Order: sequence, then C-alpha cells, then structure tokens
Amino acid sequence: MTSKLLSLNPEKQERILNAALKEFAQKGYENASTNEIVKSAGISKGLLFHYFKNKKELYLFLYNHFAEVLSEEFFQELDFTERDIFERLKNLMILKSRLMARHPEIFDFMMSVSMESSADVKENLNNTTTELMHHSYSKLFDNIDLEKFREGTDIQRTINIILWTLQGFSSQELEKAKRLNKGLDDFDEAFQEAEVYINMMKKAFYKSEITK
Amino acid sequence: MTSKLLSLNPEKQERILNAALKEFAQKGYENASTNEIVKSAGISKGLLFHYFKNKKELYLFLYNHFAEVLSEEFFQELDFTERDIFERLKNLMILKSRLMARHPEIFDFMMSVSMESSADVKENLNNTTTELMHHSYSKLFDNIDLEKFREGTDIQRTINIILWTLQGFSSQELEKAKRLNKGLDDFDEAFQEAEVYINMMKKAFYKSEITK
Amino acid sequence: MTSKLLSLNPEKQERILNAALKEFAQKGYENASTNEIVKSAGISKGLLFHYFKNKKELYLFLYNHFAEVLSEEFFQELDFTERDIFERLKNLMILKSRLMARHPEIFDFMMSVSMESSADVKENLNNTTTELMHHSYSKLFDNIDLEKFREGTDIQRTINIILWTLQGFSSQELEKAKRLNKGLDDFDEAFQEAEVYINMMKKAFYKSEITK
Amino acid sequence: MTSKLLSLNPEKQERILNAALKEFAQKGYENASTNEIVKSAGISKGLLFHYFKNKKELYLFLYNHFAEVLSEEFFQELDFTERDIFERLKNLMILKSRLMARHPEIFDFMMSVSMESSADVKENLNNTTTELMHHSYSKLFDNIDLEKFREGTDIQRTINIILWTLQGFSSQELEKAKRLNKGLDDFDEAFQEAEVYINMMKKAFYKSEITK
DNA sequence: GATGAATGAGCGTTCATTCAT
DNA sequence: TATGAATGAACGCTCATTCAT
Repeated sequence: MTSKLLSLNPEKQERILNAALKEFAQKGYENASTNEIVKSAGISKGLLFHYFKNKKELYLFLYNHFAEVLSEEFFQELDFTERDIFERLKNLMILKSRLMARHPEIFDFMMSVSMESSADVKENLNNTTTELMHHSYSKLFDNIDLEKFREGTDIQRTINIILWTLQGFSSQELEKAKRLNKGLDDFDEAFQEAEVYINMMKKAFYKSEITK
Repeated sequence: MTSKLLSLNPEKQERILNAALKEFAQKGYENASTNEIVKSAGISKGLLFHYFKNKKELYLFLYNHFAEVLSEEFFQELDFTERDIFERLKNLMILKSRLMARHPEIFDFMMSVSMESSADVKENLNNTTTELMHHSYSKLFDNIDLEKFREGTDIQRTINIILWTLQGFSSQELEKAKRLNKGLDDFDEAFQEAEVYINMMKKAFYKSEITK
Repeated sequence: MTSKLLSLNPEKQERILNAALKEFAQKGYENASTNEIVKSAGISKGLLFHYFKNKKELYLFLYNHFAEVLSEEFFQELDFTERDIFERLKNLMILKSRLMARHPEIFDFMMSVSMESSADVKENLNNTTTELMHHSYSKLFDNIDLEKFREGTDIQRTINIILWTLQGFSSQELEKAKRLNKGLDDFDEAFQEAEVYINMMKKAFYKSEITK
Repeated sequence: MTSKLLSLNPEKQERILNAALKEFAQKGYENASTNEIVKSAGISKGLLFHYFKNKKELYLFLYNHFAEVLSEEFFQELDFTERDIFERLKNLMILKSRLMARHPEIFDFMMSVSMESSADVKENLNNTTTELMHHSYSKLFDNIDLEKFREGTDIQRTINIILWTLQGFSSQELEKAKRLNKGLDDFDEAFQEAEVYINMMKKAFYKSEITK
C-alpha cells in the first residue's frame, strides 16, 4: 500500500509522482500512458514497474497519497473553533480555493479521479472515497452552535440545504471561472456573492434576533 | 448531421445504436472499442464506418440523437401550466426519475457524456450542451407564480437555492440507490422525503399565509 | 479490352475516366482509392465495378486508352516529311511539350505509370509498353536523310548519341521546370538552348560543308 | 537520426534492415507492409516501433544509411587521379556495375526510392538527395584534363553530352539485362560496346592528334 | 443500368508488462 | 537499483469487391 517508492531519493520520488499526476489528470486512467510517465519523469520503463506492480497500483497510490496530503493541510488549516456553521463553511470554501491555488495539479487530478470512467479502477476508489467522506463529514459539523437556529428547526435537513446551496454555488463559480479562463486567485467577487446567499439563509434559518 | 443510418432497416439501426450507447456509457469515449460495438451489434467492422465516418461522429450522433429523444419526451410530459415553482420542480423530479426508469441506458450514457474527459470530444459537446441548457433553463422557470414569495424576496437567488437543494437531494438519493442496487422504479420513499425539504423551503421563502 | 464503358453517355464516360486518371496519377495504382474515384465521378460504387471487373482492369484500360489518345495526336501532328534528323527530333520535342501543355493530367498519369511499383500491374504494362516503343521507334527514324552524316559514320550509334543527348536535355529541363514550378507553356528559352546542343552535334557528326 | 537500432545485436540489426530494404524495394513506401517486415525479420510488431518511431522514420533511416554505405565504397574505390574524362566515366560505370553486383538489394531499393511517388516521403528525400548530388557531381568532374578537348570546345555542354550518352547507354544495357534476366556480373560485352561509344565521342570532341 | 449495404482482412501504431542483464 | 529490449493483442480506420434490389 505504501509502495517501495518512499525509500527513494526524494527528488526522484517527486519527479515520478508529479509526472504520473499530470499524465493521469490530463488523460484519465486508461488513456494515460506509462510510457509518457517514465519519459517525463526521466526514468526507465522497468523502474516504474519495480516500484509499482502495475498501472492500477500506481494510480491508487497516487490517489491515496495526494488525498492524504490535501487532508492534512485541510484539517490543519481549517478553523474548527469557529462554531457558527456559516462562518465555518465560508472558511471551508476559502480554504478550498486557497488549496486549489496552491496545488492546482493535485486538484486537477482529484477532479479527474472523481470523473473516472474506467470500471477497472472505480470499485477500488469508491471504498476509499466514501470512507474518507464519512470521516470528514462528521468532523466538519462537529461542535456547531445549534442554538442559533430557530426553535423547532429540523437541524439535519437544514444543514443539508445549506451545504447543497453552497456546493451548488461553488460549482457554478468554478465553472464560470473555467469558462472565462479566470485565474484561481481572484475570488473576491465570488466570496461577496457567497455572502449574499449566506445572509439569505441566515435570515431564513437563524433566530431573527441574530440576523438583526 | 443525421447520418446515413436513419434510412436503414430500423431493427438493425437500433441494434447498432444500443450497442454503441452501452459501450460508450460503460467505458467513456476514448476507451470504448468500436470492435466491441460491432461485435455486440452483430455487424461487420466496415459497416459501422460506412454509416459514421469515424468514432467521434458516432459519439456525437448518439449524443444529439438521444438528447433529442429525451428532450422530446421531457417537454411533452412536463406540466408547464403548473405555476407553483415547488410543484413544477417536484414534477420535474418525478418525470426525470420516470424517464430514468424508462430509459436507463440513455441516462447512463448521458451521465457518462457529462463526465467525459476526452479533449477531442469535449469542445464539440459544449456548444450543443450549453445551447440546450439555456433553452431548457429559461423554459423551466417560465410563467412561475412569483406572488407567492415573501415581499422583498431576492427571487433569482432564491430560485437558485431551491434548485441547488433539490439537485443536491436528488443526487444524494441517486447515489444511495446505486449503492444499494435499488431499482429505479421505487422512489416513493424518496419523494416523501423530498416533500419534507420542499415544505421547509416553502416555510422559509413563501408568504406565511400560503404555507398555513 | 474495350470495356462496356464506351457504350455509355459520353459525358459520364469522361467524368469517370478523368476522375480515375487524376486519382491514379496522384496516388499510384495501389494507393488510389476506388472510393475516391466514384465519389469524384459522382457515380455509385457498384457502377464502377459494373464497367470494369476490377481495379486492375480499370487501370490498364486507362493506360491503353490514353496511350492511344496521345499516340494518335502524336502521329498526326509530327512532320514525317522532314528528313533532317535534328529537325525531326526538335519537332518531336516541341510537339511533346505542346501535348503536355494540352493534356497535363494525361502526362501526369503516364509519368506515374512509368514509375509504378506495384508488382501486380507492372508485368501487364511491360508488354504493352515495349510493343508501343518498338513501333514508334522504327517509325520515328524512318526516311531520315543519312547523306548528311560524315562518311564512315556509325549511323546507328550516332543516332543513339543524338537521342540520348536530347532525352537527357529534355529531362533536365523538365526537372528544372518542376523545381521552379514554371508553367509548361514557356519553353522558348529551353528550345534555344536545345538548338545549341543540336548545332554542337551537327558540327560533330554532319559533313562539314553542311554546317557552314 | 542514427536511431536506437545501431546499438543492437548486429545480426538482428541486419535482419531488420534487410527485411525492410527488400519490402520497400519491392512494394514502394506506401504499400510496403510493416507486418511483412517484422515477419520476415523474425521480430515482433512492437520491436520495430521501439526502434523507429514510425514507418517514415524507418524508410528515411534506410535511405540515409544505405546511401552512406554506397557513397563510402564509391568514393573509396573510384580513381580520382585519372584525369581523362572518358576513363574516369568508364571507371565509374565499371565501379557502379561492380557495386550493383555486390549489393543488388541496395540498388533495387535506391532505384525504388528515386521513383517513389508518396508525397509524405518525397519532400524529406529531396533535400538529402540534391545535397548528395551536388556534392558528387562537383567531385566527379574535379581535376579533369580539359586540354584534350578541341580548342574552342564548349566544355560544359560537351561534358553533358558525354554524360547523357553514357547514362543512356547504361540504362539501355541495364534494361536489356533485366529483360534477359542476365546476371549482373557478366558485363564484358557491354563494356566493349561502351568503348565504341567512347571512341566515337573522343573522335568528335578531342583534339585529333590525341585520338590517333 | 444503377444503387449502396455489407464484408473482413489488412493497415500503422500504441499499450502495459516482463525479464535478462 | 536500474535499464531498455521484447512481446503480441488491441486500437480506429480503409480497402476492393459482391450482390440483392
């Protein structure tokens, strides 16, 4: 699972991982070429298969490895002391976009993973992914201040509405950015717009004295 | 654009289209094998390329053809006289799930199209898709009764919240169904749950005398 | 040998022959595509094979047909009353270049035939070609005035020297024209240069009182 | 340019090159089959494309490689101290026929190259060929004794006449040999005949005291 | 006469993987 | 560790030809 690779000269290690990351992100699992990977990593054909017994293992290793990398930074940098759910989720969005700007290739890869169509690899991904999601989800909404919601609120479902809305908004903005080829660093406008949605939902779901 | 195919013996026509549909849905554009398609359609290699000058044309033809098939049924069966947005969107969800049960392979294909990563084919899809989306979107929210919303409501954004919520819910249910291998025809439970969300949003965004 | 074709509507006849001529000239025998031929002739696949039982027969028919066309014009227009060998051969060169300007596609085809590499077709061509050459050769030097040559001249070999020289010169000029993309109609310069070679050979092989 | 191939087991190397040489010579560039080449070389499909990235590169490599082989032997064996142009050109003819007898397959290939009609490959050949021709041509007539020609001789054109004559004669003999399936090693007869032509030209172009 | 649907072998090329060195 | 020679099945696509209509 951890592969022999990690005992290797770190610089070469990184060359291999980055080469693979880019190739898979660009072409998807099946169409990625191990030939291209070794060429752009500057290693021999044999060596790649010395470290990973086959293409699939390489792919899954990449996924686990970079999921962990992102997870680590994510949980280190997200402020879990913030108890207001909107602030927490706004912080999450900001953090996410900051991470995207910091590691664009990793996000490209992760995006491509989530859209992977190869049957060979999909089943192995699902387990890992749902596992990871469950863990994140519970942590994400841990210790939220529920007192702010109107009395009688269906908390669980309200949180879902909030989450889906912000997700919907995010993906809309991401798509807009992609369409306009806008850089990922200029999100000010988007965050102001997000604030508008957040206020609308606060007014709808929070006790009225809070939103005054 | 319409391909020579349509002038052919309809039974063979369908065999070819269905074979291609399944192969593309399962493996994606690049990895789908024309070899497999002809084998499962029971025709010769040459014949496929007699009808479609290449793989790409076949793929795009399938997309346009089945998009039209779905569109037609969709606009025929959706009730555009219903002026309440929640009813309209609920009807939409119901219709969508009915269509999914009726044409599961087409939906699988359409899903795979929307996740297609092949650069070769994406650009040609985008035009068609955005065109289609614009048209659908405007028609979908045409003639909605806006009087029901509270005064001072930010209509455009509220509609977005409603839409994103119902989309989020739908995809959650779809995933749940896929995970449990539940058939697509038993959605009663899901619709009851959807009703709950709808009522929550009615309470949040409609004038209070309406939701009484 | 004469093919059913000749009993056909002459306009369509010509369309077919020209389409085939161009395709074969451009791509050579094996690589020429009967598909392209029928497409550019505006006829159906089946019809071509109704007239010619296969590609080879079409090719050989074209060769014989157009060889005859050229031959006819050639022997009609060349002045066989001219008894001076240099004048006769100069006339021949002029006539040849005039024919090339008149029927460039036919010459392209004939050139491609002479360079054909397909074993399938070469043997059938050789017979026809050598036959044709023998006939032409003897006619070409018929009734030449041999009195002009110096006494004791080895006539046969001298004629060969003259012929090879003029052939060498012609092909040099042709290549030059091709390299510069010069049109085929402006050969004045070349003919003046040819005259220089002719005078050199007259001085070398004719009785000295003739060249004074 | 030099291809990975040359670092390989020489015996296998030669098998591949010879197989390719024969196939291309026989069928021309487009119609030569890489399938046939690997089959007759006794290697796998993949290996050929491991050494040459595509058919074209293989073809051009063959051309450059064997052109060099011939060139080397040619310039090593031709006597450039001989200052009489007829002797030099006679030596050239003899050497050429000796090389043809020594490497018949290479000559077949080179002949087929010079008649190649594939547009894909012609442009890449032209550069190399004209380069090579220019170099050879100038070297070939270097240091010729011009004193032997009659005074007032147009040297440049006279040399052309000589060259074209000998070329015409050579190709006539070659064709005769091919028609009779005569081996390439018995050229005595032909050389005697060549001598006749040479004497005729000496008498025509050299000072009369030389030919006495 | 005329059509075009239908065939299946063949094309050049790429592929992940193995293994002797 | 590290190399790269070697494999052969699979890829999308084209081909000349046949034949029922």
